[in-house]
Amino acid sequence: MKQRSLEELFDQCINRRMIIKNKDTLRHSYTPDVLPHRDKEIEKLAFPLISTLKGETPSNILVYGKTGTGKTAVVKYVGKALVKKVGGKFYSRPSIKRIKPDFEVENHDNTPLYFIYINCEVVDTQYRMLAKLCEYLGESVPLTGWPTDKVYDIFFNALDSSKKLVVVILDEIDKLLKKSSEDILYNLSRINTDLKNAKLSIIGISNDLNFIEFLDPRIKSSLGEEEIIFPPYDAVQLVDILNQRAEEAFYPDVVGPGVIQLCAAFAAQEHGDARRALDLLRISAEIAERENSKKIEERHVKEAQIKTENDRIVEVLRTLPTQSKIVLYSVVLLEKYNTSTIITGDVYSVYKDLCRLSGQDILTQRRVSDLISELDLLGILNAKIINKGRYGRTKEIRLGVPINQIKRELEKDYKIERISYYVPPVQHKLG
DNA sequence: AATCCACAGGAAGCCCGGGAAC
DNA sequence: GTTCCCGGGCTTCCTGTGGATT
Repeated sequence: MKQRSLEELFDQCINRRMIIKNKDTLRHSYTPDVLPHRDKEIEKLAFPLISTLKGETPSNILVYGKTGTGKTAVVKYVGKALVKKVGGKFYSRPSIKRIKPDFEVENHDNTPLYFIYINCEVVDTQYRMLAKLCEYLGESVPLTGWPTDKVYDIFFNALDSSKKLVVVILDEIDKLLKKSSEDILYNLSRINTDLKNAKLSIIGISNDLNFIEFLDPRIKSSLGEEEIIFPPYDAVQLVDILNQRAEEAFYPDVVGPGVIQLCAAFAAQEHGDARRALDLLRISAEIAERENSKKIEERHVKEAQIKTENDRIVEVLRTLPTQSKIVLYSVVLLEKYNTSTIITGDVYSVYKDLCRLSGQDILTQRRVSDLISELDLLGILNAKIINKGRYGRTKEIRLGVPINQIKRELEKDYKIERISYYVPPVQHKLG
């Protein structure tokens, strides 16, 4: 019995018409050989770097743009291209054991070029940053313990030991500012004045357009010598990008009509996020493959769109703090048992009851009001400020997601499940 | 015109946990 | 280890709001 069904399964797998040839090319970590609609940005980025190689003092570059506009891809692309051209090393994947470059090219008689890619979300303090840079330059520094200035000295000496140009790419540089002081940026940005042989250039990548406003003016001027802004892709440009990736990722003739356009349209609605578009295409393909379809069709894309949106909601609901869950559950119960519109005061009184029943602390109305605003921001609630004249000013609250989905997810939490019998008292409608 | 409801939402400060610095 | 500092969650106190009501 078992044997046979397994055999059938194998047969199915082998005979199944495959759609995806190479899934990696649909992942956002993948850097393609061609970056459509980014010629201008590539040029702007490459120009200052090339002039540095000719001996001019390097200028630092700041790159802005929303998620999925190709910032990281373009920077890496230019870096790799330059290293290939003039020789040097390109580091982007720090392995724990031993750091080795993604690739290196023997340099000719030029100044050797080092690209070091660091994601500031992971490397988020001055010490870690310096330690990481030391590692890349071949010096070993313990993860903790040494004074920061000693690590800085080691880094400085390793850097200045020979003639070279080091380009440090700081991705998500805005995270650095939030988590630690901006000292590291200050030190790095003025290091060139002390260097005898080597030169250092910083490329900062930021999602936050206001990032620079919060900087110390001295850092601001040196870091933002060149600024490149990446505009979001429009739907037409997204189509080009998807077409190019689809060609590498899929077998021929498996993409149905309108599929690419639909993926692009969905993603364009969300500020032209190419990453989102690629995710949609990949998930559509997976859905199509799973149901043994020969082609990816528009309905697969629609299904993928719903699926990703649902996954997001489920994840958000699951990870909500208990207090927010109780607030949200209060709204759910009011929606279920109450016919009139729901306002903050109603929610708060139900919330207090639920807290008492479940033994949770009761927060102030002020705080609950903030929690409601947060839920609004997440799109789970819709809260609109309304004026009811004599009867005050408040928020009119509605659910932003089907009630049953919220109820089901919340009740998976036993703290909510055990108070789910509660029925809010009937409201006396005024007017 | 003045009043007043039922909150919104800003400001300041407390408490606490965790990580950096010493 | 201890101390220091920071940020997040939270409270307290407060001022502001716009139209129905007086």
